[in-house]
Parts: sequence; structure tokens; C-alpha cells
Amino acid sequence: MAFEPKNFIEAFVAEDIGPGGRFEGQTVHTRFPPEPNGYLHIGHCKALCIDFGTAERFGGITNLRMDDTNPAKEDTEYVEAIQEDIKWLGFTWGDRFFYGSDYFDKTYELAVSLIKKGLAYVCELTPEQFREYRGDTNTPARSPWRDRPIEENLDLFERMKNGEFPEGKYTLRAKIDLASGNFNMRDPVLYRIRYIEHHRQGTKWCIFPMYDFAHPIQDALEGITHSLCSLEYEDHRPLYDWVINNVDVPSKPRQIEFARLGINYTVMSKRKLRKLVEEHYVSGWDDPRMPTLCGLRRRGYTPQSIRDFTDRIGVAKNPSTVDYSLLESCLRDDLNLHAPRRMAVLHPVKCTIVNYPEGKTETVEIENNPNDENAGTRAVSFSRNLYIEAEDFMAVPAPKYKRLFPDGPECRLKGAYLVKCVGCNTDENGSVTEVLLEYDPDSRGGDPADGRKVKGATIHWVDANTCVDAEARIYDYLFSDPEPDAAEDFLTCLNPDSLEIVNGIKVEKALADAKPTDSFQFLRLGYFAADKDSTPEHLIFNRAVALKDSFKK
RNA sequence: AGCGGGAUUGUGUAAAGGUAGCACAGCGGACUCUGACUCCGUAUGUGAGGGUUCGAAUCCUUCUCCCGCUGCCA
Repeated sequence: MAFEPKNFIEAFVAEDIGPGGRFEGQTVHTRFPPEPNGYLHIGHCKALCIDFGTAERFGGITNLRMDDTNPAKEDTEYVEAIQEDIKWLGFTWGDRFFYGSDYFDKTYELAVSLIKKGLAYVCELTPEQFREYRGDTNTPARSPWRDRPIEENLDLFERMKNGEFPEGKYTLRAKIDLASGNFNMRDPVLYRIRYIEHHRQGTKWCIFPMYDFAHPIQDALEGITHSLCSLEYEDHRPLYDWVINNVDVPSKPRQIEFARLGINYTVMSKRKLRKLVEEHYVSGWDDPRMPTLCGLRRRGYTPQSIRDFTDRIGVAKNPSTVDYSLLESCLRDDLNLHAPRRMAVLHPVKCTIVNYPEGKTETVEIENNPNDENAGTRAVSFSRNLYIEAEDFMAVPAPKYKRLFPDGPECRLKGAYLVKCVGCNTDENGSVTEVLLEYDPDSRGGDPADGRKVKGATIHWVDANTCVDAEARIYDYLFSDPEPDAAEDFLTCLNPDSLEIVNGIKVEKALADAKPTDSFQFLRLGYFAADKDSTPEHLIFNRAVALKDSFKK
């Protein structure tokens, strides 16, 4: 059977390894090259899934490589976080874990070879002059040092490496084309001087290769066949190819670009996310409102849901902004299949079953997940005094309302009994303080003895005698503006209602066993994840996704 | 401005000259021990003009609009 490419990248790759292709018969080899200067977010996930996913589809392999050529921004803290997040998503790199900085010796050697070929030179323009000399669209750049003799270049470059010059004094530049319409080709800088301690190399180096020089070399050295990256590198492809073609490396990888991910109501810029963290607009990189993987994890997103998401958004070159609702839908799909069900009431209202014996307590068995017969059941205590969700009762019913109201339809208390509302008590302000129910003793387990049809809805409840008080943290979008990234100042788009803390919620006792990051589904309330801060006495929940429809008027 | 990309319904994404499909979102309904899920139904699309062709989202042409780059960042 023929291979069916899922997207244009797979089509290219298939062609490349096919008969007469650039990599005919070779194993597909990709790489995921995060810069360890921040936490991975959902946008990286797209690249991650494309890099690992494409290789997987062709039975190939993927390297994980820390792209750490700029010591100014990188830190070891991030290296571990990145690995942990990738593992969490379920991708493996075996022993193929690398640092770009591990190739500094080789990269230096190749730079020297370029000088020897007359294809690179040491330039002593100051950064200001450099900008000035760059020219514009009609004017070619000027570069007074490009004809420096090779011997002098070799000497200067070595002395740059030896730390004889201050930062910014010299750069190594490629000799390509000062008149190119593509400014990346106007003798781009290959090496710059930086006296900053590198997180892995320490002070061994004071010159560091630029991305444009280092990346193609790293790819080639690792035998990468397909170097997949986002659209903003399209302009750099000629330079990528130039490096590959002019330096002695064992292979010639192909760079293919795709559109990066945008999601509405979401900021994806690492710089901006860092600002949110550092200026305490959020509690940290793992704040549940953050689009980081660790944030999404705390918010209850499952690895499967995120991978499903990256699968469903597809791959193309059209700059796109995906609806957040698609991500939510992916989560719902996964949780609906796998998440255990529990009962909780966010806005409890007392509820008394008037014909149920006082002081009596019984236990009902309720299935943990109707979609999963292996999920088992749990025992939930039941008595005369319950709490139900305030919105499950209306003194005066709205049209089509099929929950509890005086003289309303028979409703089912989930897993317990059929009940009818016989009235309510109110306080002096007229708000409901207690809902009065009458139950049918012959309907234990929720099934009426005579098999009659239940007209009303199924109501969730907790036993007032055994339930646990908890606090709920309910997270909404961090931004109220669908496109905060487009705003002049994205902070003005922060949603003041993004975090709601609800005290005094009542949850069934079984929830006290919740482990951090466990995800649950709650009847009619939505999906929650147990937060990492949760304790049995003081549960905290994140609502990941509200159920799609609550009752509409 | 130059260089490089892009334009298919509200949002993404398919359709390599032959019925414009899928998913999410929307709307209407059925079902349900979650007003969820599921199921059924429904509206909305090829940026504009010209050309080639029996036939064009697809090929040619003119135009329009959008995005990225123009760091000693990646």
C-alpha cells in the first residue's frame, strides 16, 4: 500500500527518500532544537510533534538538541524542564541528546577552513558602523575589511578566540554577496565575541557562532536529513545551504519551513511569557493559565489531548490562528474516555429529603466512568441531608427547565433515588435556603421499581454529613482579547476574571484521594484537575474545560 | 521599499484539471443515570478581474490584501 502523506512536509520527505530523491533509501532523521532560555509552550509542541511525528511516520529517528550558542540567554534550569516536558508528552530520544555547544570545537575548525578558502574574513566594524554600512534595498552594503589577506584573518580569528580583544571589536563574517536583496546574504556575521560564562562550556570560549552558522553544521554533523523549522527561517535557507555547501560536513540536510502555531486568547512569545512570570502577573511558568506545557499540565490537559490537538491543526505555510475551543475539544474527547467521575457542588444549597428517616445513612455504589468498564465503582454515602448545585433548583422554572422546581418532574439523584421537589424554604430576602424533596424508596440505585420513565434530569449531590469542604480555583482565559499579541501592549489585554476563587464548595469524600494533576470530570460542572497544592483538607481545583452546555434560558 | 512566503465557510485544514470534503465553533432536533458524550439535520467558502479548457480552488495573466525578514538573537 502506498504511503499517504498527511501534509506537504511528509510529501517532500517521501519524495526525498524515494527513487531518485535527494536522500534515496536513507533513514529519515529529524531534530528538535529548543533554545534553553524558557519553558516549552504549546507553540513548541507543534514543532515538537512535527519533528518527532514526521520521523516516526517514516520509521526514522529524532535528536533532541539544546540550541545553546548564545550564552547570554541560556540556563541549565531550562534544560531539565524541557526534557521533562518532552518526556511527559511521550516522546523519546533514546541516547540522541545533544548540545549545540558540544560542537564548538568543530564549528571553530570549520570557520577556519572557510577563512582559508577565502570565504570568511575578520571585520572590525563597530555595531553602529555595521548598521550604517549595511546599505538598503537599492544600495549594496559596504564592507571595508572583506579583502583582508587570509593570513591576517587567520591570525586575528585565533586571537579573537584567545581573548585578546574586547566584545564587539571584531566579528567573523562570511564573504557572500554585499548586493543581495536577501540581507542575510550580505556577508552575515558568523562569530561574535562575548565574555559571558556559558552554562556548559564555562569560560572556555569567548567567541560564539551565530545560529545561521552553527545550526546547519550541527544538523549536518548529526546526519539530520530534514531540518524542519518555522516560517521566519525561510529567508535564511539560502544561507543555510551556503554553509552546508562551503564547509566540509558529512551530509547535506534539507531545511523545510512551516507556519508556527497561533491560538486566540493566547500569548506565545517567550519574551512576553517571561514578563508575566517575572512581574508576577501569574504565579510562575506553571501557572494554569499559562500556555506552557507545565501550565497546561496543571490545568488538567493530558499529553494525549495535546498531541491530538497538534495532529488536528495540520501543517501548512499559511500563518494561522487556531480557536482555543479546538484544544478544549481535544481535552474533552480524551477526558470523556478516561477521566474518573466525581460529584461536587460549587454553589451548594441545602437539600432535605423530607420522607427519608432522620439519622439514617446508607451507601450507594456509583460507577467511576460509564465509558470505561474497568474503572470500577466507588461507595458514596447518602442521607436525609444533601447539598445540590444551586442552579439545579429554580423556585420559578424557566421554559424547558427540567431539573428541580416545586411540582416539577421527577428527577434522579445520580446513583441513588428518584426524587420530586415539594417546596423550598427561603430567608427574609427571598433567597433559597433549603430545597425540600420527597424520595421514592423503591428506586434505590436510581431505577424506579416499576420501570417508569424519568422525565427530569439527573442531579448530582453530596451527602452533607460526609462531604469535604474545599476551595475551587476556576481559571478562564488569561487574556480577554482574542489577539493579545497584536495589541500595542499585551498587558492591557489581561483578563481580570481569569482566576476565580470559590470558597465553600462541597465535594464527595472520595475526592480527598486525588493526586496532584489527576483529572476528573464533574457532573454538569466541567472537567477539573487536582492542583499540585491540593491537600485532603483543602482541595483546590482547576476547571480545565466547562461542560459545553449548561442550561440555556 | 527590497527580499521571502501566504490567501479555500466563523476558525483551522484537505481536494496534483472532473461532485469543494473533514474537524472545531454555530444553529435546530433526537437520545441519555452527566442538559456531557453520541446520533440526525442545517447555514456559511475557493480574495478580485481577465484568459486557456467540454470542465479551473488547481494552469496562464493582471490586480488586491495579509504575514515574515532587513540583530554581533534564535
